[in-house]
Parts: sequence; structure tokens; C-alpha cells
Amino acid sequence: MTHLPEYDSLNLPAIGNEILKKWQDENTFEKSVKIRKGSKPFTFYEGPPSANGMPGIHHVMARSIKDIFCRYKTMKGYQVKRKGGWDTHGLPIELGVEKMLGITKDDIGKKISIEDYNAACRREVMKYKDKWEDLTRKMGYWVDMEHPYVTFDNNYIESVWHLLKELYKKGLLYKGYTIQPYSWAAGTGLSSHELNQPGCYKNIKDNTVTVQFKVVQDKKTEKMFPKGDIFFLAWTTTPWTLPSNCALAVGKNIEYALVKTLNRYSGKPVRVILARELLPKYFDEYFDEYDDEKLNSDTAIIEKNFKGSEFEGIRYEQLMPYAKPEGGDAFRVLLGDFVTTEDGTGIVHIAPSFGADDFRVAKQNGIGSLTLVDRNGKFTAAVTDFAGRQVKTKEDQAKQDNSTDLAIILKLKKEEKAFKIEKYEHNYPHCWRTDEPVIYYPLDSWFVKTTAVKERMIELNKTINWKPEATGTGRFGNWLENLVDWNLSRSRFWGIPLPVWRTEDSSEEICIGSVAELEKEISKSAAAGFMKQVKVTDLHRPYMDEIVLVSTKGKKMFREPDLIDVWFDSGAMPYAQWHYPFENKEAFGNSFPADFIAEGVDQTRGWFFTLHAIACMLFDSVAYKNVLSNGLVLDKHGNKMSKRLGNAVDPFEVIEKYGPDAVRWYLISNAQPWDNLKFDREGIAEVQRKFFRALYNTYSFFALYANIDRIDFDEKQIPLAERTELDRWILSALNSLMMKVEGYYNDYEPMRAAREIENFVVAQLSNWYVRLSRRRFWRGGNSSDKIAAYQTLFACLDAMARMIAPIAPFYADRLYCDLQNTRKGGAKVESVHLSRFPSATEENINPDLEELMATAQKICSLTLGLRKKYNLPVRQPLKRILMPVSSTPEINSKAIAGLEKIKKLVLAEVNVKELEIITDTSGVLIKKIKPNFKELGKKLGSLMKEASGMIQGFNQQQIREMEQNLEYKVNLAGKEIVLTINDVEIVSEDIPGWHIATEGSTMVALDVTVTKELKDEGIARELVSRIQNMRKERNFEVTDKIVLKIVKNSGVESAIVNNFQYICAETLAESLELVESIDEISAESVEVDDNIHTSIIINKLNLT
RNA sequence: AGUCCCGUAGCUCAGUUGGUUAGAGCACUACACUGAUAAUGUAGGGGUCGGCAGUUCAACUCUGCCCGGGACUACCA
Repeated sequence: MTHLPEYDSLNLPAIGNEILKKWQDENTFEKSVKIRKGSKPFTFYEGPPSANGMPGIHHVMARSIKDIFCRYKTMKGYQVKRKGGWDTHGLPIELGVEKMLGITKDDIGKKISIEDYNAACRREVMKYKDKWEDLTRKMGYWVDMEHPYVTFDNNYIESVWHLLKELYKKGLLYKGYTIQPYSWAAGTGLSSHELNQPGCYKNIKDNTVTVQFKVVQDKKTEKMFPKGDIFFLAWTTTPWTLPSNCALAVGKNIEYALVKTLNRYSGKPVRVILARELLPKYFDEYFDEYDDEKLNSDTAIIEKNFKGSEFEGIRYEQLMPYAKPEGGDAFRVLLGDFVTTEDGTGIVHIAPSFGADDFRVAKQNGIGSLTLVDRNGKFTAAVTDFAGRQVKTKEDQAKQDNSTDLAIILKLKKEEKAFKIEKYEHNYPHCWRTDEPVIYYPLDSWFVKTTAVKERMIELNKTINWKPEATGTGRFGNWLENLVDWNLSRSRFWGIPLPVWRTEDSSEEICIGSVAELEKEISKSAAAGFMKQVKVTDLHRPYMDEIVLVSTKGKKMFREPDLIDVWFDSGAMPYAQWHYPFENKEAFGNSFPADFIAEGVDQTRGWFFTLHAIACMLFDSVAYKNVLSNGLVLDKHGNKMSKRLGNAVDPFEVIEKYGPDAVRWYLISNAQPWDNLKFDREGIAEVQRKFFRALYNTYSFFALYANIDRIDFDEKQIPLAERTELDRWILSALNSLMMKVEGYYNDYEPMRAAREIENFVVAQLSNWYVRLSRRRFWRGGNSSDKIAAYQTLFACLDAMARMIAPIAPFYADRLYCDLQNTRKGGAKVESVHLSRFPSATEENINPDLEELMATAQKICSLTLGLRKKYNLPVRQPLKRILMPVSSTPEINSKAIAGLEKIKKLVLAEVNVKELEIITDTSGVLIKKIKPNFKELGKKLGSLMKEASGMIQGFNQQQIREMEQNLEYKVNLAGKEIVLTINDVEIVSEDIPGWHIATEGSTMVALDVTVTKELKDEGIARELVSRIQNMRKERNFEVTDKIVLKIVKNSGVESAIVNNFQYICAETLAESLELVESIDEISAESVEVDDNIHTSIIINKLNLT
């Protein structure tokens, strides 16, 4: 006979540690994968974290989600391999190293060699690897940390190169340029990450100017405008870009006005065009009627109105004719969707070389471009009078009187092209290294032509199951709709080098797709004498930079100096983690695309996108079929967690304190994974207290009595039909639960699964089934009813262990093994994670029974409510409950039959002797009628209000008629309308002269008469309660027999005599003696109620 | 600035295709129950469902605008 283990208390952290050790000793994770060999694979991709930062509580969240579904699918019979990974490249690592070494990017190659710098990055990136591995282990996240993929590995990089070459071959990799934030002082482009560093955006005052662009007179403009010079007005905060102006943009639907006014500097009359809405910004007054008297620089006379679209294609004269734009037809008015009337004139000056919007709109319209500023931020020689002048510096801003901007403005003023000159304060980005203002500048970049497969990406995205759906259609979908080519280039040091070599004149280039190919090219180059024959050992900089290849025409080819965007690294993981296609072709084939991935919602345009893009471009496939994007973990006040605010939660500490299961359960059950979670440790304590303790208590109760009764669980299963109503009910509820929970896990709805389980354990299993079954367990002997109770409870606990296993893997394992390993003959089980997820047996589900039990619970709660209301303690037995049931015959018989079944349970629970069902309620019940808005609303529409009033005014007689005839004719707004019984809801409201309570359609009346007999029984119960408490206080075992002595008096005597057997049985008293007095010290005086007192002595019966 | 998510009781969250007294848990108060129970039951207080407008017989629910929190992307005359 094996014993079920019993515990003093529930210690979740200790269970965590013990199970962890067990998993380690027994290689449980490996086994869980191994035993599914040959089964259908369920593919999961691990999004690689970067180990150069400490893991936080949000990582526990994200990884719990990943872990849950992998464990679940394993238990469903799939083989779920989980290869870990490390993201190792990127700017944050470079910044960390620079901080550590106390250097800046300028020092690289000077104070420190690229070689040493990259070596430092390689070390730095794994700084917290130990911590990550420790957390992974402690939180119970099963992922293969022994054989992770690492993005800086040569093999990994080689796979990435292969992918790049494939893109190259398809013509999807090209060199172009975009307008990017550029630090002329540092000579480098800046990433948005760099621009978002604190302090980069500063409020500065700039000299701005509204300038006049003169319309060219041609056939079109002659028709549109009055004779004479007409000017478009455009405002700029960067006058230095005006020499490079190539176009003007207007808003298609914006209203513009042609006005006559005086130029405030020349004093001459002038006709200008600007957005009508913005007239007040430029003029104090404006008129529709011409009046010469009123003409001055602060007033405008509106001569004509236009819509922006009418201006499209109008030509204007170049403002500052230093040089002609190349590559297009410039100096035209374009339509731009970005044009607003928030400030300026509603007409935007376009310099395609110095603005991203400008570039885009110019390209779309074939405008060409003009770049009159060099890479040092100085005007080129073409700008004769300003040549060599720095266009935007912090000095300029300091002494505004002498800035280049102002010089340009003054020149324009002199030429009578300036309309208004103002100072303007705004936020402007600065270089975080040099502190100089950033300019936007065209820079060479390598691009992936994602726009070429845009439609296909959108199409494939529609086949992906997004959780939540809105992320897939909204954030991700919109992103795809507005896709631009993917800028791969990064001017950095620590990353995957772009494997493209070019001749200096760019006439020839080669994209390398493997190490072998590179070595072959090196041999050729060595043969040509361009470099020594070398073996390739590291695919990073600076080694790759040192390689010079030879072109087919015999020219030297140098590597394009850029690194690639680290997002490409991680997006390439489905292939590169296997070193595909150089190795593991089969492994790759079996694991693509992924069935499931999960990461933070911040990865939408990051990892989710890059996975999707690469898979779509190269494999015409999705990269993942299901994706769950989880929200943030905020502090309990809803603030973002940060080290700076000191509100970051240490995941190690929390896991140690509450145990990994409680933390995981809390994170999962508290909010939908995609909603932000306000993390509050009180919540974890509550999960511990309520859910885990209820489950543990249920197990403890089970173990306590099963051990007493020496149940060994080898008994034959008692057929369901022979079990009690209560057993059949909880098994039905259990099977329903299985169906729901399985559905939720399948739908990637872990919160709903957790809550459903929680409700079952706390409300149904612990608080109803066990509570009402207690007596069955402590009754002597091993009757078949008792065996049935054990079997039922065992089934519930066993299923619970397996159902919670994905979320609470530690306690689940303990519970499962404790339960299973008591079976006498059975083989020892090792772990719940090697078992199968329980599936429902549909025959066991009985919805009627579940509904019936819900009614029983309702009746109990109503009765207890009444007891409370009339101050009738539950220990006082009462005579009867009356229950009116519907007068519809067919509902009636079913309801009555049902109530008969649960009668006993209810009566025992609320301590009442009888339940009487009243079917003939006429004359007894007072009923209330109200319209069924949903039904009737459809039928009546706007007559609802009137109908509602009328129906609620029905008297008892009318209600009765309605019930009997099942319909009722009324007059509404002159029309006769037949109300059917379904159009209304009739509920019982009151029974005059009774104590009643109702909830919904359930009504309970309580007979509160207390007879002498009932009173005695109540007293007996009180005594039992006191005696039980005394047993407990004295730490008697549940099975200890006792001898009882009670001091007799008129208050208790008849109660004891009349309930002698009952008292003895309940308290396990072998003898009960009524005595005149007790003088022993151990006697306890008790108060039964206000007027009745006595003394009791209990002693353990000495078994000899 | 754009896109997306969130806003319901002091706190954490439910709330079906729109249907009339908006729910649960925690916390608080009182009472009750308890030989599995740091549990549970009953009752109570606590809400202009972020705001305004619209659609509708009917809006927490649908639409628009606005406010607040957050994320991502971008940074513009």
C-alpha cells in the first residue's frame, strides 16, 4: 500500500526548486521531445534575445506564453523542438562597448582597432548570458540552451549571405540613396535610434522666410490668373535648402486664394497665392471687394479662389538659379498628400535632396534633384556667392545675425523675393556625438526591394492567425500597405558585413553567397596579385574589409563598407539557425514555416516583419502560421518600468518569493496577453492564496482520507451510472471544462484557459463538490459510494494536474506524480510533461445536470440569504423551503424531476428538513411582467416605448390571462398587436405572508417556524460544533475516539437526549455522559446561545 | 505627425450579433459557516462605463471628433 504524500503546507518556491532538480536529474525536457520522435512536429521559433541587457519581468511574461503553447502541444502528442538563440549584433551593443571603454565612434580605427573593438563587442554581448540562462531555468521555460543559434557565428552569417545572394540574384538587392538624418560634423548617417537619444531634439530658434515663386506665363496660367506677375508663397525653416529647390507641393483638396497685397519690404503691389485658411496668419484683414484705399502690407484683397488640384503642373521660375536640377523636369507644382494648413502657406517648398517627403514626391513626379551642399555640410562651388559656407551649425544658431540662413534671406529680400521674414522656434534634431544640428541628406544605401512583393506579402499576411487580430490587420496590415523598400545599410562596425564587392567605378560588382565562393574569389584575386591567399576565419569586419577581389575585367573590387540591418539577422533565423542550405536541409524542411511564434507587440515592424519579408521574397511562403504579440508589463500604477524610476521588478526575486508557478499563473490569468499588464505582486499573492491553495487543499483533503481508508486506486472503476448525482455533475463539469480549455489553448487564449480552470477549481471542485462530499469520505468502511467519491475526486485532480501543466509546470508535475505514483500495480510515472493532455469524453457531459446544479447553488444562496435576513443561524434546522415553479406544464415536470434529484444536497447544505414544490401558483404568487426588449424590439420598432409602458402596467389578472393563453392582444397606436408569451418575461415577485427571495427566475420561500423539536436539534448542532472545535484545539487526530461529559441543565438536556446518537456519531464519542457538574480543570464552559450555557469535557479514548 | 492598442467600482478585470437594475475578484464593514480550508457564504457601501456629438424605439456596445496612457514608425514646409 503506497501512501499519498501529505504536506504541512504549500510551499510553491520549494516545489519549484525540487521539481527543477528533478527535471535536471532526469532530463525531462529532452525526454519530452524524444518521446515524440516520429510524431507530427509543431514548429516554434524562438525570437532571439540579446544578452547584453539584464532580463526583466516582461521577459518572464513573454517566455511564459511561448512555453505554455510548446508544452501544451507536446502534451497533445506533437514533437516540439525549441532551439534557443542569441541576438548578438547591433547598435545597443556598440554603444555599451563604447561606454565601457570610454570611447566614441570616432576613436574606432584610431584609439582602438576595429579588431579589438569587435572582440570587445563579442564579449560584451554575452555579458548577462548566465543571468538569462538562470532565469530561463528558474521560470521553467523549456528551450534548448545547449545548442542555440548565435547570430555572430560564421555559419549563421554564411546563411545570411546566402539569403542576400538569393535576393541579389532575383534583383531584389540594389544600391540607391535615401534622404537620411546626417551629421555633417561626424560625417555619418544617424539611425532613428540615435536621434531618439535623450537630448538630441532641442528647441532652437531659426530664421525662417516665406518666399515668392513666380508663375511662368503660359496658355494655362493666362486663363487662370489675371494679367501680371503671380507668385506662389512657400515658407521654409531651412532657407539654406532654397538654392536646391526643385518643385512646390500643394494639397489636392486645400482651398487657395489669389490675393492682392503690398510686399512689406519693397512696398510694391503684388499678387500672391496661399491657402485661404492661412490668410489670417499673414494679414490682419482681408476683403473680397477691391478697394485701393485699403491696400497695404497687412491687408489682402481676395481676387480668386482655387482648389489645390487646379494648380497641378503649373510651372514657376527657379528661385535661385545657381544650377539646374538633374534627372527630371523640375519647377512644377505637385500634389502632395502630406501638405497641411497647420503652418506656413499651405504650399511646400520641395528640395528633394534634403527631405524624405520631398524626395518621395519628387521621385513620383519625375522632378529630378539638385544637391548644392557637400558631405561636409558646405555649399558647393556652384553656389557662387556662398560657396564653402557651412549651411547649418550650432554657431549659426547662437549668433543668428550672421547665419547662412539669414544671408540667404537677405539676398532674397534684396531681390524682392522675400515675402515675410520671421524667427521661429521649433524642435530640431542634433547629433548626439558632436552636438551639431543634423541635416537631411542623400546617402548611399543598399535596399531590399520589398515593394516588389508588397501585394504578395499582403496576401500571405491574410493567412496568418494574429492574436490579437487587430495587430495583423491594423498595425501590421497598414505597415504592409505603406511599405517602402527596406534600407539594409548601416554604417557601423559590429554586424554582418554586406557581402558585396565593387570596382571603384561601380561598373562591376559581385555578391558573395558562401564562404566557399569567397575563398574561390580570393584565390582568383591572389592569382591576380591583389592579395595574399588567406583562409577565411571570421566573416566580420575588419577581416572582410581587407579582402580585395578581382573583377572579370581584372579590376580591383572592394567591399561595400556597410553592415546590414540587424533585423535581417533575426529575420533570417528560420534558415540560419540550421546553417541552411549548407547543412541540415532536412531539419529546415521539417521546421518551416513555424506553427507558432510569440513576441512583444514592439516586434511588429521588427521581427514579425523581417521574418515575413524574407520568407515571402525567397520562399513565397509565410514564416509563421500563428503569431501572438504580447503587450507590455507596466508597474502597478501603469507606468513603464525602468531602472531610472526604480520601479523595475526583479524577476529572480519575485520567482524566489512566490514560486515560478504563481508568477506564471498571475501573468497569464490577469490580463489578455496582448493587453498591457499592470504588475502588482499583491496579485501574485492572491493567485497563490486562492487558486493554488484551493487546489492544494483539495489534494490534502483527498490524501488525508485516502490514506486513512487505505485506498490504493486499484479498485474497479465504478460505472458513471452508479455514481451519485454530485459525482456525475462534477465529472460533467470537468469534461465540459476540458473541452473549453482545449479550445482556448488551441485558440492561443491562455488567459481564458487559466480563468476557466481557476473557476472550476475554486468554485466547483473545492467549494462545492468537496464541501458537499465531505461526509462521504469520513464515513466508516469502504462502501461503493465512498470508492466512487475517491475515484471521482481522483479523476478531477488528475485532470487538473494535466490541464494546468502548460501554465504551472512545477506544481502540476508534483501533483500528478503524487497522485499517479500511489497506484499499486502501475509503473512509476516520471512527469506530467510526458503525459497526454486530457480530452473530454462527451458522453460524460450532461448540460441539464450542470444547469440543475447551478440551480441548486442558487437555491442555497437564496436560502442562506433569507437566513441572514431573518437572523436564523444555519445550525438551526428549519422546517421547509417552498419553491414555486413555472406553471407551464412541460417545463414543470422537468423542473420538478430535477429538483427532486438535488433536493437532498440542498437541504443538507442549508439545514432545512423539506423542500416543497408549488405548481399551482395561481392566487399565491404575485407576478411581475416586463417586455422582452430584444424580441419585441424587432417586432415593434418605434412603438417600443409605448408598449413597454403598457406591458409593465399589466395587472395580475392580465398576466394570468397571458400565461394561460400564451398570447394577449393589445391596442397600440390604433393597431391591434398580438403579444406572445415570448415577447415578455414574467417573473414571480412575491408571496404575501412568506419570507421570500428571488434571483432571476428562481424563487425561494422559507418557512421560519421553529418547533421545540427543531430547537433541540439546533442546540445539539451547536454542541457538536463546540465539541469539534475542542477536538481541533486539542490537536486530536481526525480518527481519535473520545469520551464526552456534559453538564446537564434544562437548556440542553432534552436536546442531548433527543439527539444522542447524532452527537456521538458526529464527534466520534464512544460514550456521552450527562453529569450534574464537572470540577476538572480541562472542562470547558460553553455558550450555546444567549440563554443556554453548559460545560463540556472531552477525553481521548485510550485504546489498550 | 501617422498607425495601432488601452480607458468600465479604490485596485485587477468580464461584459455575447446594440435590448432596459452594468457584473466578478481583491480591498473595506457587519454577520454567518467551517474536523480539507490563511477557504467559503450572505448583506452593505462604492460607477455620470474617459468626454462630447451622432445613428437607433433602445448605445458600455456602432460612427465621428476630442481627452488621457502606451507602443511602433516617422520627423515635415
